[in-house]
Amino acid sequence: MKSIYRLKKNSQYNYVYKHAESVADKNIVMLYCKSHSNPTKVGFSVSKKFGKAVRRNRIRRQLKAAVSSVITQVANGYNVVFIPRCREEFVFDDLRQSVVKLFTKSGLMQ
RNA sequence: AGAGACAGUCGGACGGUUGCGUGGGGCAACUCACGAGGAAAGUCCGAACACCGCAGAGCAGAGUGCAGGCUAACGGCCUGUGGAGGCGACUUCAAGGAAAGUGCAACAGAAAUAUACCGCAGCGGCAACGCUGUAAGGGUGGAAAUGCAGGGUAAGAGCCUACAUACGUUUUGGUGACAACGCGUACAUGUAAACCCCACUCGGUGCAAGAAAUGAGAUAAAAUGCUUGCUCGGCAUCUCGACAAAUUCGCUUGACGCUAUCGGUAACGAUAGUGCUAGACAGAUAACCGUCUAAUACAGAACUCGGCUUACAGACUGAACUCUUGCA
RNA sequence: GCUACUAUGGCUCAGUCGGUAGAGCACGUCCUUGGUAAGGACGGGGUCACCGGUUCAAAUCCGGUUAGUAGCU
Repeated sequence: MKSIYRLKKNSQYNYVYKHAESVADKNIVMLYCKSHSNPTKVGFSVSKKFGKAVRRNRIRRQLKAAVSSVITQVANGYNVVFIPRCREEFVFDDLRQSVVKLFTKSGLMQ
């Protein structure tokens, strides 16, 4: 995923947390809000409940790969934050399906 | 054959599709190279480096504590000494001072740093008991005058002797810790990871340190500031300033790794050759498959090194290592 | 990344310069009342987060581990 799609500043995250609407299923919570950024920007947040750094990194990477496969089909002008829900293990296909599901549910899919 | 002890190594490899970070090439499309660990972890020590209008003195405070060596330095490492453990190979120890002083030692016990309860013996007394001597025996306790044997005695006692133990000391050996032999003494317990004494070390803060460029602005006060406390001394008087946001440097060639030779018991050092091996800033090193295989452990860099501590599936190596059993 | 601190009964806390762990609330039984509350009496409940060390003796002193909290950013 290229760096233009990424959410970078702490303040941007805070803005999303304050003003966002949320969609969720059993795997992921997705927060999104409108912004002026032209390609839609995406951020990830994995909490310390998931375990130590290796495990959190793996979950973040899987999520990142799932999102980057569909990022080109998403409408412009949004900031999005993904938060995975507490699980033992994630299967990549499940993650990908729920990402697609959440995008269509929130109406961001073109 | 079984059971151990010591010192180390590795801790996945290859291929496909789609991607990410840094650097190089290219106008661009694109392409080439490299891309987590032995602990990257804990942040427990030590440095390097940077800043604090030079860090000066004293007190306070903190740390270390057998000897010699190694190291940039260390609370680290090596080799020894002494104690403890093991049949042994070997392991392990915050291992200075209790005769400088102070504190503490509950309960039990007659008595806890000082003592006579029972007992033993002598004297007095009809007796009950009293006075005196005594630490061999009793019970208490973690700790009660050195343990045991013989002599000695009214009963006893290092009071005397042999052996042992502890301390001091002459000589000899060793750089030294210390050891051996001889001589003398028996000086009333433990605790310093209680205060303390002695010797040595320590200014503070940490890359979110800081530097540069751009620079909206604020301030003109006699006191304020100078980065753990207090006192003295010294210095400065123009500076402050990135705030929910932003750039470049610091940033990776280093007390570096590997190989060989030499010196050293070793830690380590010297010389020669050779290699360049992450450098991000919401933070790359991945996602999905296939083959091999025993391949599944613990675990993810954020300024950098040297250690320590903690976690760890499995695989393997070395030195004529040790013990037990069997056979020759 | 850096720096401090905490862990004691079901809950909130004392005890922290060593000597066998307490208070309040809660819980149980009894008294009191026509009954309940309040009040009174008695009682139960703790490997002092975990693992080692120093000491005769550790909640306390020293080292390590695990959770959690706060601050800088």
